[in-house]
Amino acid sequence: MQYWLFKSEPNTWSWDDQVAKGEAGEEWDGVRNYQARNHMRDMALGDLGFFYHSMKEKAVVGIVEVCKLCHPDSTTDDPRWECVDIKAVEPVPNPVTLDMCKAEPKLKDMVLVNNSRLSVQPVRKPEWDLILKLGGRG
DNA sequence: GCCAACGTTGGC
DNA sequence: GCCAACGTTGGC
Repeated sequence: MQYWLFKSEPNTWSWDDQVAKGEAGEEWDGVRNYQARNHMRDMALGDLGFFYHSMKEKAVVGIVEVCKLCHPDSTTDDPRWECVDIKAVEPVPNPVTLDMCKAEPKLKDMVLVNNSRLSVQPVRKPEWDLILKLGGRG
């Protein structure tokens, strides 16, 4: 079991949009970055991830689960780009903001804190647990 | 809205 | 294969 973080600009695809898809889930399409794609290739069914809103909100707002393994991205004919499908699991009661992560010494090595541009990131277990706790799910 | 950081592209 | 130019992302 591995943990991940999916970043989205809420005007493009928000947590509410994700929740609206329900159990069926939705492709995490549109990724055009090799690092992010490689992370998706590493994902297994049942892996969990944080759903992060970038830009205005800058906070972890929900928890998602990988429900379909990496497959070609249906939004392009370019065979280089692939993506997984994810479904919403549950919201994070108290969204964990980027500021909170930066203020927490234990999270100083988080990818989110150090490489804000990577849209799909791995999250270490201790980081996962701590953010769950900060978010009111610990 | 600005701009720094980063990744990708394309010319050489 | 290098590197300058460009486009995009996302924090501020």
